Amino acid sequence: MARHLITSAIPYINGIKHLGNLVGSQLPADLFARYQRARGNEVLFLCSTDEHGTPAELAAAKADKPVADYCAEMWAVQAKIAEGFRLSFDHFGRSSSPENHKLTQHFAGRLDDAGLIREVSEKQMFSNADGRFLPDRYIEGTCPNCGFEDARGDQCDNCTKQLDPTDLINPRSTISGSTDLEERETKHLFLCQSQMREKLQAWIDSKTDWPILTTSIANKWLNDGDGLQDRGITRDLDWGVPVMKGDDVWPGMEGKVFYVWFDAPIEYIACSQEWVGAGKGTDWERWWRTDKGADDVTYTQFMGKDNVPFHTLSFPSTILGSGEPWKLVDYIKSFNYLNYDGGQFSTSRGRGVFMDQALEILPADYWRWWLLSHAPESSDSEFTWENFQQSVNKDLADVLGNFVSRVTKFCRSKFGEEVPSGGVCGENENALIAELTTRIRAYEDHMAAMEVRKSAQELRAIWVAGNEYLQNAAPWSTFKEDPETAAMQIRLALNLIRLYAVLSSPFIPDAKDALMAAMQTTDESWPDDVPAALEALAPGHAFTVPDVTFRKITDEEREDWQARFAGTRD
RNA sequence: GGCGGUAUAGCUCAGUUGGUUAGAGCAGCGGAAUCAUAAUCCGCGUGUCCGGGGUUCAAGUCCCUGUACCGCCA
Repeated sequence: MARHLITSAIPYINGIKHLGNLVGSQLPADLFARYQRARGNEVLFLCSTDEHGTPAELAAAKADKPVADYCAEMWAVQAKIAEGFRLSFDHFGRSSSPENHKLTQHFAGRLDDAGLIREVSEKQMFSNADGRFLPDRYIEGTCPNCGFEDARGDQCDNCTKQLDPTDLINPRSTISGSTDLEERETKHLFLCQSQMREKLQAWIDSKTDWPILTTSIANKWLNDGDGLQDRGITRDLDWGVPVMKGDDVWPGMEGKVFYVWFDAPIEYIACSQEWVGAGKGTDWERWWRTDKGADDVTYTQFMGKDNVPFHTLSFPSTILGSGEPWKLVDYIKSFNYLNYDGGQFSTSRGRGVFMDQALEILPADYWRWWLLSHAPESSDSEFTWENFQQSVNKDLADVLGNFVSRVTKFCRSKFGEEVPSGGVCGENENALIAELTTRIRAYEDHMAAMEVRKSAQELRAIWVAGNEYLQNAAPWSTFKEDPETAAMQIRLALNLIRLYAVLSSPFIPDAKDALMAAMQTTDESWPDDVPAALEALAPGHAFTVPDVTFRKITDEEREDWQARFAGTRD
């Protein structure tokens, strides 16, 4: 039995994520986790919220709540929505957990011992009114280049010139609006990634089977300009992991916290400790420590392309630099962006469909199927309501749902609500079994390779094969002359329903439950042997005719949603 | 500005290391069937593979260049 450690990029805490975020990491990770479990492999699937940093502080301030309370509330909201989408995390943790604090401080100490941390003194803008240092993008002022009045401290949105906050004319804090800013000296810790460059390059070069998107982004950072740069891993903030060297104070770093991107990936590990702490597991080290049983673990990470540099370079620097036998990632599956109706999904502008809204209008399976079958793997892809309606109606309602309906209802009317007996298989049946065997093996290969779209395509073809078979076998005609043969045909078709439920479960888990319940079986065994799998429901086995498995999306609904989600969210 | 990605049928997308007449699903058209959520099945695709150059016996596939869209710039 293979062992799979699977993590999804951890979503930021300050709000509800949109469908683009979902399809870029959590959803495909869930697909893979569910598939590996269905194959009988041991899986630990982890995700958390990413809670530290300025945006969380600001969101909390806007909500007029202490940041810790705000994060706790938002964690609960995100956890509930994740459940709504049937994301099957073994644990949904929090980067603000005590476990992550301790582990982050531990890694920092190890990196310092290894000579991979250096102190850098730099000047940064301090806002007297806000009583804090301001990150570049929280300072605005007039662009010295084009005169644009709302240029950000890092770049002018008007002329696109890159700026330093000190360049701005009449700089002001975007938090308070105050212009009472001054430059102050502050000390920060930098992770010496540049020292790790060759090691990282060799590691990336060895990953010849990774998506091009992943390796090309990594190589860009490794080789662009002067090569991989050292990176500040501390900030002058209150909300975060206090800078400590292991369990000891770090002289000169009092009152500072680690940068969110330093502690966030470490949460992958800490999450497994939280998992144990929550009583869901007993041993996290056998997943993470190659000296303690994790040497046979396959570790796969899922993320959007914006997260790739941190997972290919920063986090591996932390892991490798620690000098300890931590499990390093084996495969990084990265995704492009999903666009929304001709533009981008945007959290900050509230554009697109957000996870909570999606669940308000349709069950999770609809979204799961469309998003996964259109996952932006090779390039950015596009969500339109017309496409969504057409795909979902055709694939789920017409091809799969109607198959279930026609088979169960026909059986009920001719043989009653139990699997009929009699008849022997012939040419049609053998051809179907041959086709299914070929297709199921292809489906397995695509799923194992995390080829999401191709998997969906193959699964759909498997559903279509059932309709083709029915059309060829035509039990409604056979029944008139030869009820025995019709019984055999319909027995096979009823077994196809169970087979489809099992095969489809990674994509549409609720439908799987509904179909298994209708077939009155709990046999979810994978069809390693297709002929045997098609005899799982024996003659005499009782079943019920399920309610409509997937209702269709009407034109009125589509138009309604199109209008409702055309603007931006408050 | 720098860097990266993308550009293939009306739509959403496949096209492996360059190799015969460029494919799938949807939509559209025609037919069959009537068990079913008017659901299914079969048949039908000449599309300057973004433009222009080049390498090659051979390029959607490699190189150069132009254009458009998108993203990133910690």
